[in-house]
Amino acid sequence: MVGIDEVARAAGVSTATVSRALSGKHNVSESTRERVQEAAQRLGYVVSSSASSLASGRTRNIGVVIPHLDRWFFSTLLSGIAEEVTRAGYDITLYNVTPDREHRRQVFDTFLRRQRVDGVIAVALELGEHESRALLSLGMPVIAIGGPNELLPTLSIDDVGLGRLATEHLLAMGHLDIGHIGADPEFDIDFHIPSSRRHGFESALRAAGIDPRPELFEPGDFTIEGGFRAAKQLLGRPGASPTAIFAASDEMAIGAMLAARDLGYRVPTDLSIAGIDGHELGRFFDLTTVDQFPARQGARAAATILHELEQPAGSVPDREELPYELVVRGSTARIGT
Amino acid sequence: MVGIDEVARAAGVSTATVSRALSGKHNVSESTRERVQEAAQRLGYVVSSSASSLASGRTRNIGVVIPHLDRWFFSTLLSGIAEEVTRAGYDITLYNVTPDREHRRQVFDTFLRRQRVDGVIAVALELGEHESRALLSLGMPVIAIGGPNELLPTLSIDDVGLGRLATEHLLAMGHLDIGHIGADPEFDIDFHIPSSRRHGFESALRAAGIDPRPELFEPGDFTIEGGFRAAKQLLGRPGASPTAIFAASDEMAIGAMLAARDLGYRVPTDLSIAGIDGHELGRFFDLTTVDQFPARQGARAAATILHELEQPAGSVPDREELPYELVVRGSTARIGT
DNA sequence: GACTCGCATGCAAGCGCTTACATCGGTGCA
DNA sequence: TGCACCGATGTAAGCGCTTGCATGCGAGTC
Repeated sequence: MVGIDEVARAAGVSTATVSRALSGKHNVSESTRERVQEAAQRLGYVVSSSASSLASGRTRNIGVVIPHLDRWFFSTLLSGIAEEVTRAGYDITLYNVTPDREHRRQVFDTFLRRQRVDGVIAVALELGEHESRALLSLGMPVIAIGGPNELLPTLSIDDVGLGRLATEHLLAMGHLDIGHIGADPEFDIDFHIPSSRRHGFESALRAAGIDPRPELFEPGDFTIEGGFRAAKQLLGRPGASPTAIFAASDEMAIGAMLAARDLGYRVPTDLSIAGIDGHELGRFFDLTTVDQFPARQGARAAATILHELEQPAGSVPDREELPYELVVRGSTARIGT
Repeated sequence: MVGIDEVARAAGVSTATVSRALSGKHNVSESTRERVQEAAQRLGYVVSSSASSLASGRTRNIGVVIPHLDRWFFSTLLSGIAEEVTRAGYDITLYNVTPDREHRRQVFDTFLRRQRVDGVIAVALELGEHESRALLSLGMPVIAIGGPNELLPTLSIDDVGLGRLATEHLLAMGHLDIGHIGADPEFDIDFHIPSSRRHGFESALRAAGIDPRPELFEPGDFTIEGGFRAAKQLLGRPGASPTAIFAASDEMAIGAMLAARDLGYRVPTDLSIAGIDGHELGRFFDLTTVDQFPARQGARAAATILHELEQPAGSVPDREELPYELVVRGSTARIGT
């Protein structure tokens, strides 16, 4: 493995100059820089990240703490982070926290403290106070996606607003009997996301002068299968007979569409269905949804961290709200159409 | 940030002993080890990875080169890698290669050479000779998932066998007119996976004395939507009339199921459908498939690399075949049932 | 022409660990 | 009792860079 002094010798300068030339410092003459770059290129020299990190204290590496890699929302978000981070020439190291308490503690108390990263993005994790403080005490830029978190800078989305918007859309289409598929109580996704969405749903109903009916609620587990089961339950329940269903995620909404079809409902003629997420399958199923742009959430978090790293002056804004958008497709229609 | 000498002082030993005690070397007395661990714990000491790496030459970090993060197969595989790697106390750094040639070159020629990782797993990438050699020249354990690759140790699956197995299942159910949804020519997944599966399909047919009929083939893009479109095409084509369809991926198979339903076919009564992958949605759609266990593929690759790192004696086996398994569910049935 | 200033460059001291080698007791054995 | 040996520990030399400070040199100033 060729080292910096070999390059220095080849270029006829000192290692200090090589270092400066290669890392784009401004106090190197153009001709020297070219000579050094040429030599480095020719010798196939690449700076050793550990040596560089040790000496400079910077790793050019971002840590991403994430609870799932194989679920659409998370992998899409991660993809957004990766693109942004890579563009800036940083690497990503992944901290996949599992439900295992002990392992999770290790991640926060040990792994993240090994000084392997310059900043941390915590994705959709309910962080305990100990964990939040652990992140804070890292002494580096940190951002959480999907708060709220009192202690950390947070990029969060207004889940109440999300639920309200979807519901208002259905109300605007004339629906009065709207079913809701929300969270299984035991469902462990954090942040009360499901209950916030449900609040949005109920507040929209109330604002329209409608009292939420308990028999029009059914919990699901945020998968297609869960939505399918919940919809069957909801639609089969005597006295429920909704004309529309709002599911707290697109996957559940798709499950609901399939269930409705199964039961002989035509969507949207007999039953309108709306979801939340902007799932890639939504287009195919022609699903009305509230898109929350997960890839952009990731990109935005990454950009914020990177900006903070390059310009330590401007600190991470404490609380930022993420945009969302109603996407009306063919799964919802005016009642009686 | 507390350093090793602080711990040494607190425990009343030298830094060398702290280092040995904390990294589990065997030549430290039990009592000393305990004292050191206690001191480290109390002071919140965590070894700096850059200093440790620089001194020891080991990073406890595995690089994963992967073309997509947001597709089911890849994220599932990554998840398998992550679990295994994390268990061993290693970190993962992600190299998300994009179609951009220049960026891709950078990954192989620069990023991977920064000595940030101890080993590399290259996932489902068609590696050019230059790239393979670049990996080889890293001087560390490397493994490719999804070969074949002449130059690198490879974990690969017999795609021909996969296609053959699915087809033989349909043949065993009495089907003679079997449609196939394979690759869009422009589809860029590497390795000729689709054409291998098609070969398997055709060779199974021939072995059964059936000549493949070109009108029973239709390309798709490996998404649900693509499978949907392809199936509509296939089923609507005059003179085709298959009694079964074998799709080269589960997502396409699911699309085909939905298309079939749309067209009034009952699955499996009128039309049997089989896929490949073991996609999580397969269970819900009751899809017969050939499971290729992507999470296990990842875990296996990770285990191989880790083993190689811990026991440099046994080198990575050059070529390993991955297991697969027919999973018969309700989307296929005997013809005429 | 002497002096200041600024820029390009070199020198060398670390960054915070790991580990080869030296040291030091203690044990077992003759 | 003396010697060889072994395990536990300390000493100190790096690992391969970055960067503060010193140096030298040419240009600008009066």
